[in-house]
Amino acid sequence: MSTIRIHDTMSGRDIRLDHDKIGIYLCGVTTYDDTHIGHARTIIVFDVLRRYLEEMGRQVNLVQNFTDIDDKIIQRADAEGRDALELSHSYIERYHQDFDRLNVKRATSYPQATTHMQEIIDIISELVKSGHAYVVDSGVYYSVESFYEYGALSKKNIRELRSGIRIDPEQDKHDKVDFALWKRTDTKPNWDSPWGSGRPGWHIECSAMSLKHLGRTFDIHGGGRDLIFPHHENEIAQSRACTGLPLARVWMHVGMVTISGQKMSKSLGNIKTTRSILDRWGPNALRLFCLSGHYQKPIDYTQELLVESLDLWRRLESCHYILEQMADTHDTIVHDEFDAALSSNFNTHEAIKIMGDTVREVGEMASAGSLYTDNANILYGRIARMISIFGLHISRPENTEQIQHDIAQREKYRRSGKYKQADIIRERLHAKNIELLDYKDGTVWVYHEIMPHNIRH
RNA sequence: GGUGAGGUGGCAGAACGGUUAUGCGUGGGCCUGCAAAGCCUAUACAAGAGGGUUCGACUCCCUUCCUCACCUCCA
Repeated sequence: MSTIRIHDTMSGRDIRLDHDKIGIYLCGVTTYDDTHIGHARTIIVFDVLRRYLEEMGRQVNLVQNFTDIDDKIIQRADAEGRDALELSHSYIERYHQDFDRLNVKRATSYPQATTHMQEIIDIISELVKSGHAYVVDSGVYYSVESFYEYGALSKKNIRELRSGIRIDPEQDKHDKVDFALWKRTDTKPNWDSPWGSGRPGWHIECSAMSLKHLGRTFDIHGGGRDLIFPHHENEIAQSRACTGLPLARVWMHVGMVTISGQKMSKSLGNIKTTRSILDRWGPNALRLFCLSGHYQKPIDYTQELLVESLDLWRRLESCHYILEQMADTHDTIVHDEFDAALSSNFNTHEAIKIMGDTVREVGEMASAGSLYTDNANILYGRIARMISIFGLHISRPENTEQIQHDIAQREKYRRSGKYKQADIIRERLHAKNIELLDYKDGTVWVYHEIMPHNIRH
């Protein structure tokens, strides 16, 4: 029960992870723009995985990087007349605003390329020394040919890669499949190095930072599917050439978020930012949306799926408040089926279904009047734990005593047939996002999350 | 062209060698002072096509068609 199996892209098998301490390196974002729902999905998947592992008593070291120096950042900064590092750090700021709103737990650490220059230079030196990298005028390159396992992750072979490559005129690298470790440049931002001033290539920061923060081999290396090649393939080449050890026990890749079946991209203009979705649908519906499909498969972004996710969230809120008011203990309780779903290659789709079954069970009992303290205690404990693992957040009203008082007042009016007055109270509460559920033997109140644009659907 | 994933009922989308997925939608009903919310019930040739293995396949094997992703910007 406490073992979890995760599908490993490298071996194509599900691998058991039963260490007490779990090290995870998650490839985060390049900070040259706001994040979109695709980033959000990957990060939410790992946030829930982390919460689940911690719930099982594992100690999780989640390291998520920010690529804060990159050609795209520089281009963007030039276009806006801003300093590149100022720009990238302002987007890190915005990243945290968005993901705090999304109730994503802060990672254990968020290393950045620009604060790991020494480590990056050290690892490049190591690669040059061992003959896996070479120095030319334009910088330092990794010799793909020198690494016999190149292509193992993405199932590619070097010859085919070579034949597919476009001509890049200004490259003086030996082999067109080679990739940059250090790009020599005199324009800022740049850093000093044994090979002249310049900037690191995209992949090397992750090798340097994962080595520093997680050691030579760690449990899970993750990111979006689109990082398999070249990013993760190159990381493996760099790290293995240095340490001689496997980089990660499990390579875990999250499927893309598509729009009308196609990947989001700037050129198609179909980007949905995390922020805009958050503004419209709130954090909880967005989280449920991102968890609604199996993490390995694509999810198609549609209005309907968001509506479904929001509906489920509304039912969960009601369920939670019904149980909370019926139960007299509020401890969390394990629901075995739920854990079995998550342990089996992190099947959040199945886990949500099981949560939905529990919500229905509560509705059934509430309708039938068969919900008593003892079963409410158990169901409350289960729901509360599921909500917590999914990282959902139940909103709270300001003054519950006032609500109780209003309900009692309304009850008096109802008993004496003064329905108009009773309805006024109900309306007044409704305006404060409080919904009243009338059951045979009493009224339960539910506080609903206020949507930024306050749409129920 | 190469590699990988997949093609399931009106739509979305799982598991599984033999038993109702589930959700949304749609029809009817119950509860209620009325609502809301919820519940009940009904509804779907379900498996891209063609072979094969098997007592039995959506699930395994082969063939074929189609979709998507990646092939140095990518979460």
